Amino acid sequence: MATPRFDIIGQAISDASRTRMLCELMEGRSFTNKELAGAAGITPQTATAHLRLLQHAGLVIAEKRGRCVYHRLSGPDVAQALEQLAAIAPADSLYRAQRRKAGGLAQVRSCYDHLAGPLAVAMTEALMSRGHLREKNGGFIPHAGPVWAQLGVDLPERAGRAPFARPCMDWTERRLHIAGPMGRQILTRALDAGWLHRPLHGSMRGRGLEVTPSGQRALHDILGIGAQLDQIIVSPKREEA
Amino acid sequence: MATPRFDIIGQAISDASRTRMLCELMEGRSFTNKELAGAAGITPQTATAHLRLLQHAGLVIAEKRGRCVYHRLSGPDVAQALEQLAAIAPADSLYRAQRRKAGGLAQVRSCYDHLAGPLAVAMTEALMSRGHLREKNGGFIPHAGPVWAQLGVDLPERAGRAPFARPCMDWTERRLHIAGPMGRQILTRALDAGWLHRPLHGSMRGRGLEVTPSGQRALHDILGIGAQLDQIIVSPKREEA
DNA sequence: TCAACACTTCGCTGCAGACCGCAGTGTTCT
DNA sequence: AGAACACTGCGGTCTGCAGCGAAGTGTTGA
Repeated sequence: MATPRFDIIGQAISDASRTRMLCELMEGRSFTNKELAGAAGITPQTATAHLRLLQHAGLVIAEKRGRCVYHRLSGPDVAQALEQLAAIAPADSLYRAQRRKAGGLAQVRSCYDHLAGPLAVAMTEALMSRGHLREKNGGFIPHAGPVWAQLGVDLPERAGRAPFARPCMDWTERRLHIAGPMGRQILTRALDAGWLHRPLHGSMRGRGLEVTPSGQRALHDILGIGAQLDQIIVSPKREEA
Repeated sequence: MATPRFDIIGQAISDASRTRMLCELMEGRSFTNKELAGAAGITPQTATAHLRLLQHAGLVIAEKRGRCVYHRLSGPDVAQALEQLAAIAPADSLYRAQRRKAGGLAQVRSCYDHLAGPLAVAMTEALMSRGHLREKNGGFIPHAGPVWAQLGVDLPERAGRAPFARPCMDWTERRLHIAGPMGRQILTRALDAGWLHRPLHGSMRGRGLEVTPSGQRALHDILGIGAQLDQIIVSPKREEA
């Protein structure tokens, strides 16, 4: 008694099916019961039970709209805690490399409300190497300049209590990328400007993002990312049954 | 497949007994099998199984010394991730208030390698209100001054990549306190100077810390913490069966 | 009004694992 | 050498729960 109840949340994320659901939800969008059931490879009635559990643990929120029920993560703090957790290497860190090779996780993807994966890391490091961004005491500090407007970022006049550009550890790269309001603004711009889009057509569900030709140009012009992109965009056509 | 294995770590922390063990270990010290079994209210052979599981998940490390086996958290990142997790309010946030009332968790305690609980929060906020410390972009930035030497803190000449004073969310207070190297140095000073000590004599196991009279003087002289201390030190004599 | 659909509830089976008693191994101290 | 001690391994019981099929409720559209 009288201890923090890790176990409630732990129990909620202790199941592989629920983990798969949470991974879908980490994108930040809402999903229906059926979609999540499909993603986890289980029947809707089993998914219902899982989702009720996740809801009771405070990790997800359900919203009824017509005959559909949309589920989403209950907040950014949940996504952040899960990222943090995923960054801990479980005994054999082989699994990380395997996953990347398998291509099961998109190279370019969104993480709750910001961009993640190798592209996000490359962008962050380009910004730092070009002097637009500096890391200090565990926070990112931007230097005013025209890049930010190009990236759709509206710099605040003075730093508030809430971090504007929060460093976020990517658990495949184990390197930092930008989260927080700045991360959200960059993702918004990238989608609005057509630099990235969600491929809803191809493989079953549209996990991950694609860089469009105009996106490649923009990234090259603004951040000088060219060679890295080639490595990132090698589309993993290999689909294991 | 091909998803981050939350479930491995989740499964590791999904049990109430393991949660209790982890809470002990969050102090940052090493504990034997028997001690942890006692803390969790289970027999040593059951504890063995639990600890092997935690070890396999990469959360704890075992070290054999003589006929004893000492277990400890495998690193600060584990402690940080667990804190992050505990800060998520699980549905009914009543449980947090209850726990504080019950006094099951010490008001003054260490969290892995730094000070936590109401005292740590009060110290942090005193430092900020007195202008010694500033929060910016999710990091703490210290202003040079004599306070730091008094607190045993050796300020680095220039900020490195690793944050010197990392903000850490206290999950009982839901307010920030100081972790990272600075937090470690402050705790070290507090113990070395006899401001705090671990009461090994009293209730079964010495969870938590006690503020000594000299510690009260020091906190008053250096940070002006007086009234807050009275609220913090109301020793919870109530021991429920 | 009826069919199609999304989701939930219920009842059931099967498996994982938490827990302990008992016995065994290795270490320390007398 | 022998006793005390810390821990581990094994077998057993019992609870919890993931999973599905079948049936039920509420919503949408023809």
